[in-house]
Amino acid sequence: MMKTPEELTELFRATGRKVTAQRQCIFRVLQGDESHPSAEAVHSAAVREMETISLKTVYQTLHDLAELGEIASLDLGTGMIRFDPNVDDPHHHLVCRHCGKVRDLVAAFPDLQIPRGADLGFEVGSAEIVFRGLCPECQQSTLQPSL
Amino acid sequence: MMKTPEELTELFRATGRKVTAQRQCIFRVLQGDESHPSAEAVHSAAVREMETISLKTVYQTLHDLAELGEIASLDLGTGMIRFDPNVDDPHHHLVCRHCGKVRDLVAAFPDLQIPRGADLGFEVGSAEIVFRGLCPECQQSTLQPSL
DNA sequence: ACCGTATTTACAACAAGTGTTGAAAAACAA
DNA sequence: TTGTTTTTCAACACTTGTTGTAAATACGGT
Repeated sequence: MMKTPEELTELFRATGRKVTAQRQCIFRVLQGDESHPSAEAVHSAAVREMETISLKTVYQTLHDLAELGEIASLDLGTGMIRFDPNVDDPHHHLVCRHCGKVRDLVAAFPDLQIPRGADLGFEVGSAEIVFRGLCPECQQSTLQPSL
Repeated sequence: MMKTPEELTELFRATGRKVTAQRQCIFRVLQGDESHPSAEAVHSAAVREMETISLKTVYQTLHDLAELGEIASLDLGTGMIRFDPNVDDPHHHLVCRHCGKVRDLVAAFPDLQIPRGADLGFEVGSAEIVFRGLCPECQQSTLQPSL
């Protein structure tokens, strides 16, 4: 899981960043969010506690957090960048091709070595696996042939 | 590889689509392109043969081709959708995190089974692996610390 | 060649995200 | 505390990739 708002506050101060009410609000919103929210979604949640916070501020803070390695920013092909507070244990993602829902898949795939010579000279740093399919809810709703 | 322009022409007619000079131009441009071009890149290449072709037409035709399964559209986190004429043999992708270059990695990863019970109820249809790293050229250019 | 319909085109709208700027707030020093 | 400096906030305009609209044009079956 992610650091607490208090720990993040300290981390921001320790790295020379200012701690503002807006940022702390974002810390709280992110805390325990498993839904891989978009910047827009984080903003909506933040507005509920702090009506005047701007979307730009949310973007800035999310970028700061990503830079510090406290959250991951993911482009999973759903049209917007999603943010994942879970950076502690390595995992991959399940993406619903119908509603765009994202879930963590905490499993290691040790056999992900690129066959010798097939890397075309790339210096490969990371591998992300995206499993696409239908989430339980969308399996329901796509049962009806009337869709 | 991809179907020839002639085969695509037939396929378009067979599926009730009209065959226009613009579309055939796009067919030719796509033919043998391994660079995973963006719509913009396809347009640029098409303009070289046909100055007046519009970007919108390129998008439309690429969508048609994707709908027919003749090309794949990929969102690999490079900021734009990339199109891949290679749909015949299953493969994954190497993405340069510096210049955005994309290369096919034709290799099967048979051990990509999700551990029993870890699928969270998803009905998983496909898995895409994106390997991120530096392409040979960008390894060169990032050697200089002056960058 | 004709005509109905799909297609192309220019143009504008759109969405996600970024640069700019005056105003406000934090940090720092005394 | 007060004043001073520096950073950040938030409204706005802008950029980029992509899509919608509507008029003009081209396809292709007759």
